[in-house]
Amino acid sequence: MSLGEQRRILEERYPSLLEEKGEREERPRLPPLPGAVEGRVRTRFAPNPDFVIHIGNARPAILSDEYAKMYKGVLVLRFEDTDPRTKTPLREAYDLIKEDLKWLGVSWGEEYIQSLRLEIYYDVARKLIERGCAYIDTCGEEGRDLIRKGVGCPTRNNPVEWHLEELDKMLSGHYGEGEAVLRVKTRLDHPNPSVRDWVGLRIIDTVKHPHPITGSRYNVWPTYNLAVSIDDHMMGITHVLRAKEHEVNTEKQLYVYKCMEWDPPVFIHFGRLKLEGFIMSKSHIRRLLEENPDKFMGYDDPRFGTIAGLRRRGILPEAIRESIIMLGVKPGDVTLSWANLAAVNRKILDKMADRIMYVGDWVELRVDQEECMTATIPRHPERPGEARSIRVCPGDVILLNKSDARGEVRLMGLGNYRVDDGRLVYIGGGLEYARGRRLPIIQWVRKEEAVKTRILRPEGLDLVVEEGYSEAALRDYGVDSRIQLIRYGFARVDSTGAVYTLVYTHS
RNA sequence: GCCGCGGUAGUAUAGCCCGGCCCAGUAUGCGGGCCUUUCGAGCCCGUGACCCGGGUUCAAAUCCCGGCCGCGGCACCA
Repeated sequence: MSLGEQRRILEERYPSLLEEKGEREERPRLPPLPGAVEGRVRTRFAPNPDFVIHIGNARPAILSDEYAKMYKGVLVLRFEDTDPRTKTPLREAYDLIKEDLKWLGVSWGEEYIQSLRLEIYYDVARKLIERGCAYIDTCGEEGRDLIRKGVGCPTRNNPVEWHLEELDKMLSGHYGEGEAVLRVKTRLDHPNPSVRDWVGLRIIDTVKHPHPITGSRYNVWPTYNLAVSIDDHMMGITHVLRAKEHEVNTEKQLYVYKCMEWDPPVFIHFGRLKLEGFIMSKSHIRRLLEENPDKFMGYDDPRFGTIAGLRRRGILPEAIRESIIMLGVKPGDVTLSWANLAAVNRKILDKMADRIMYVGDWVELRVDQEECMTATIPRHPERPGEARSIRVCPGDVILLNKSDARGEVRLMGLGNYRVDDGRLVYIGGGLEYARGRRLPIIQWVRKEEAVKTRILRPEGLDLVVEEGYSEAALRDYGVDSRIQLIRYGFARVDSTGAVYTLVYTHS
């Protein structure tokens, strides 16, 4: 018997059972975390501060945060800024990322910056050498070829003391970029050449490539895999949630755990997240910004899938969180469709966004009626008490959408009119008349008090600009307010002034 | 090319580990109705899917084999 059938029978015979269950709406939940113990879970979010984060990066942040909260554990925030050369960290990014995380409702209990922990990595490197698990390769460029061939630099077999001395030489600046590296020993016949004796420490000339936090103080930098395995252990991380591009890294990092006799955390890898219709890649966004400085508004342009861009678009943090939790943690790639994100967002927005009348492709009509009338319109259907009044007198000019300006219509809150040769002729009859005749109930703007309004609507890589007029009540809303333009859609106030600029969120 | 991971309605996801309760659930989209001073929200009804081919089994979305397609990795990046 299908669920539907069971339900139908229940409804027929035992309706009270269903009522008691109470179909109350719940936030989506995550599946249980393998091996998690309440109060003991420690997760981490480890961004590279070379740019702001996008919704794809936000996924591990939100999942890690959600799981930490679910099990009353701790989320650790760790900036992974150990490459001043090719992924040079951005000074501002550290704070921008923290802002985005706070906005998303992600809360962390501890915070670390890897570039401030280099001595720790040097210490463990020394221990790895002492335990025979790492060595210094001074073969330079040739060392890589040897590894690829499955042989390795001859120094691999030198005594431990030699390597310890060489490490000190590296640290004291004896070697230049590329002349010496510390490698972590693995099988030399590993099918993936990048795993074979992977590099743990390398030299980066910070005079040429200064680091935004430590300047030119250090010239030996750990690779991702060395720093991460050490930190995850020292920070007591129990569960690592990261994208599947890290699967091979997990394999590499396990060599450190094994050598140091540390218990590895539980690793969970999930597929990549794409947001339909948005540009996500950091490098792509950077390039667009450099090549078209006039076309885009910055990293927070509403056409970008950055957290800042989505925020500017009018997407709420709850909507992002909920959508990401709904997507879950499966290994395949996922595409978050805009329709879905918008639907979740709309549900939340609808309860809070005040209603404003806006007219886009307008036409001017003169009112033809006996006396002044006042429209009182609630700002929100669920809060009828909060209303604004608009007084319309004979001879006033009213703006309507061109497509609405024909036949008989009801101007919302005001009255019924007939559009007749450039005029709006009052025909009376009240709301009952309008309903009975199924007149369109439309929004309108009194020209006298109209607020010039510019709407920016992202459409793929384009930003469609539409100009129109809003009712005076728009002036009550400041930057960042979310409103609903009646019969048009939701929007976020982007700037105020003589002209109001709104970013169109979705219908 | 080599390693690894996936393929459920238009879209996204549940179920797959431990085969039957799945003629496949949910959300969104789409169509219709009710309600409502919005073409919004809410409520109700409808629509529509297990990549293909074999095999195992009384029974397969679930297990096995092959194919096709997609994604990830193959750095002194993270």
